[in-house]
Amino acid sequence: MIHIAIVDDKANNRKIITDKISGNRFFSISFQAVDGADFLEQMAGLLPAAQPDIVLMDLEMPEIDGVTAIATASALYPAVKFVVLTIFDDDDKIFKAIKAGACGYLLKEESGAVIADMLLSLWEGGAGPISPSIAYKILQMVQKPAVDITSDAATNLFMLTEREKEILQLLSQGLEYKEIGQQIFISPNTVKKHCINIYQKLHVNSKAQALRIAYKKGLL
Amino acid sequence: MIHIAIVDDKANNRKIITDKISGNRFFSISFQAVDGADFLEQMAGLLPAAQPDIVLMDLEMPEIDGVTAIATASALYPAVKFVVLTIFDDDDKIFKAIKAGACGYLLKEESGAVIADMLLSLWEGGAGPISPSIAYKILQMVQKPAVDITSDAATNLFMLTEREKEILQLLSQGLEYKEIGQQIFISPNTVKKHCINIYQKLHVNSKAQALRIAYKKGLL
DNA sequence: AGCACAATACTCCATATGGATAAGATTTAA
DNA sequence: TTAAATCTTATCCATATGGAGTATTGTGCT
Repeated sequence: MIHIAIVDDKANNRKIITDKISGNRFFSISFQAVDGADFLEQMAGLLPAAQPDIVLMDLEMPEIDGVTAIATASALYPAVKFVVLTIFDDDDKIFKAIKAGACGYLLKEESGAVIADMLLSLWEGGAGPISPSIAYKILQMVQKPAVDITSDAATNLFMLTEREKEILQLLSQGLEYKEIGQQIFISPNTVKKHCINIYQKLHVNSKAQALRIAYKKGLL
Repeated sequence: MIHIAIVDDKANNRKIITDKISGNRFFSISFQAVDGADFLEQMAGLLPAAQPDIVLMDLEMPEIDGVTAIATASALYPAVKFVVLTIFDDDDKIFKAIKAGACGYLLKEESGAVIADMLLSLWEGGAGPISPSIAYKILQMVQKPAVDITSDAATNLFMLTEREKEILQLLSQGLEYKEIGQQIFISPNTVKKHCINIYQKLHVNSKAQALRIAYKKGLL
């Protein structure tokens, strides 16, 4: 049994997706979320054994968009597969989602049978599920790698301020609050405040988790 | 003034090196160490401002060999340049040292003037100092990248046991002691004990520092 | 002038972490 | 069959960390 989570802000879309895949006896709906923030919170509350196998993620959502949610969650939950399931096939978003850690990119217009087949093959260790029209765009992107990956996926993805990135950099060197404070001439209290702000932006709650995301996503 | 640290287990070698470079007015000897463990301890006791600019490291040493020392220290002190200075030009050791973070590889047979020139150019932002006979070997290695980096530099470098590597893996996911204990069905006390053992083997004293080394050296 | 935001700094508090130390169980090597 | 590692569990203790507040300052934007 493959456990699926669905993240989409529109209730109608969630129902359509649910109907499409619940007809297949190999799938079961693990949980649903209305946006990236909701998804991350629900994941944080789950025991590892209760985590979904595959997450179907829309990109256009309030609060936290799908790309950011995938970037965060793919670092925190390496065993979980993330598949983008959206209406649009925007070049930029495809690229960002793949960089963020998505292993598939499906269009909602695909039939339930096609989606089910692709999810099954993904779970059986096959290739990531990609709609034909998406595959062609990815081919084009690889042929002319013009996009600046560092500024997109890394620098701007988490909206960290310069000071916060500086703190994160020092954190990664294994320094404590007081040591960081001495390095950049601020109070250790302030360092701590920056750290907590960083954690909130990254949707984590510890140094190790923040560093994991930073390393995985190339911030460091 | 460029501050140099010298790490060599034989007092005679240290004297020879000291004589070779102390004749140049641009260099000053920061400190000397008799093996990797001694070096790491002395570094840990230094304020950042007192750290050497360049470390000349022998490879054949008791306690902790040069490759391990470079691997650990290059992760902990990213600003410090490490140059291997040895008698032998063994392929395997060259590869391991470069992977570990050495930015240069000099043979002791080089004259003091040559060594001084190369260290100066390194400090001025130039290329890493490499003896001609070493350069040729590196060229050959790049042409046929056959060596297995994971087993050499990563798996065996730190002598971590299987259990300890497993713990480190879980640590990197941002889990706490109790969470790790639940995952692998041992007491959180035991997890903590493993962590402390890991720290001692890596010559660090915090989660963040251990993870930094693990990430940098490809253990994760 | 008013507003939002970043950076700074502080307090209180519960929990997590690292160090030191001890010790029994198991496995592996000599 | 000792001896050496490894894995396991535990306690005591000092310090570090993370969360939730509050508040001041400066900067840029409207």
